[in-house]
Amino acid sequence: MSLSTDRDKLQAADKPTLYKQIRLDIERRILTGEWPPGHRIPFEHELTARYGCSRMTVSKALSELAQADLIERRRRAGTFVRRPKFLSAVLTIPDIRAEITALGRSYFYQLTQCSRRAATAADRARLGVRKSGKVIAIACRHSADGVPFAIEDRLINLDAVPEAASADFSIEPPGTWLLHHVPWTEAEHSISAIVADAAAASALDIAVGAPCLVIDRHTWRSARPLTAVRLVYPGEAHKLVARFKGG
Amino acid sequence: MSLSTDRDKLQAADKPTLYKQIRLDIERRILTGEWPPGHRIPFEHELTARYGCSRMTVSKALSELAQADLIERRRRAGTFVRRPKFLSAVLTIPDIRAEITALGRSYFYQLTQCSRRAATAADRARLGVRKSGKVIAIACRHSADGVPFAIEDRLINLDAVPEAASADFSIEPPGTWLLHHVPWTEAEHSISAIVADAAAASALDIAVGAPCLVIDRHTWRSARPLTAVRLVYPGEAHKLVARFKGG
DNA sequence: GGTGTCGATATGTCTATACATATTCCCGTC
DNA sequence: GACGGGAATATGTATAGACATATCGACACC
Repeated sequence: MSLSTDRDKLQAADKPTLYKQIRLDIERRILTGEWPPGHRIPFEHELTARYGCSRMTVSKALSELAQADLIERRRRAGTFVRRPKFLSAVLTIPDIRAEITALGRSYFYQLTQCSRRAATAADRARLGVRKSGKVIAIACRHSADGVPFAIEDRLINLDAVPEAASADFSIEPPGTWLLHHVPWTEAEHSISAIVADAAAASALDIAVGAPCLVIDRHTWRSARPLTAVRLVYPGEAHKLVARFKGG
Repeated sequence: MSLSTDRDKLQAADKPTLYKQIRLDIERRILTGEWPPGHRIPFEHELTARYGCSRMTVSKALSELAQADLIERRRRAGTFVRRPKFLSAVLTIPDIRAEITALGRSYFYQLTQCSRRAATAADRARLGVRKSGKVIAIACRHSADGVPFAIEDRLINLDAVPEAASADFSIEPPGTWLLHHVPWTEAEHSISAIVADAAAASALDIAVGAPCLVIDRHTWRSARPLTAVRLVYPGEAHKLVARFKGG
């Protein structure tokens, strides 16, 4: 009996490696709806027969699909196409200095306020720490080509980032310094809209009542709060872009 | 000679599988700065000796780290720690109906306008299509517990999504229908802040001049435009949350 | 009927080996 | 010294086989 498998067809199609072709083949069937959500994908031993390869090879393809959340693998039960995933996107928020200079615009940084103090009750609540400790409170402004770009209001948890005590934030923006010196493991962004009050309007050189985009970011390392920052951007001038690419 | 490896140490520490422990161990060294960006990670054959396992096992750990963009692997040269990645987060924007009902609030949907037409020049520009074709234009409003939650203004490219012609958008919100029926591969979100004009204020039951958060989303399948939507939320009432967790 | 145990089964991990492929390095030639 | 070609080497892919682990289902027992 001739053992004709789909492997020949796939190999003929293109050049890349076998496991990648298997991955793409299954991906295609899912994206076109041929295998709808909930559908049970053939067992690994069936796929080895279909593609004429070893179990490790199809397993590698399935592992990557599972990592991408396209399928779900359950022992003893089999492998299933997942319900459509949430609409999600990778929101990239680069360091502001890098963002501005990358656009070829001149960057200007102004430290408005910088103080080191024992954490107040409000500081602890904002950072999410229980014990009392020391913090650095910073307010500053970023400008691009002389035009205010964003204002920043930040707290740094000195107990978690003691080396921040010796950083000079009058020269280097705290976000830039932190990004280059402090590794982090978790971050949370909360995005909202406000209208400028008198202080924000003055700092951003816009009208009182103009719309502003606000990003509140908290950063942790291994569940330990590192810093909390609020960035206020002129609303219509700035856009956050988030992209998602499947595959 | 006794062949003592780090494997015993790792195995003692916890329970999970060996390759995962190797992955976590390397990840830790990178995150703590012990292995800074640009540092060459020991060769696979050195890691097999260090952890006392086969090359396939360390390779699996390295593959996952490479997929997560923490390291870069180059043939003949070795494996290197990557430059610090951008501050990025996964922004999850679920279906609005699901988002509201998940909070235990009652969902109410109102179709304001729905028309099928040949694409105008403005439609084509907004969708990013060149050829003329048919589109569906929809305006609607989402409410939670009777309070306006967001207004939506959407175009659907009927050439790419012909089955949308037979959907009844007076019952099911278009976002929900699309999410359940149309697979997508790329999406782009642009987030900004505006103040409510008279129309938005009336639709959202807020004051003219109140801040609003705006999300413009474009969705493609294999580079083919599917839909373009603008969502306007009352700005201070709603927050978008984006999280990142390393590992 | 409810419960618990046990076997069957599909995925998960790991090994040892082999060959492919990309890239660097070095050496010999012009 | 510049250039070209081949050896050395580190990663990339694939195989067959083995054992681990989770879980569904069936059967036995209370």
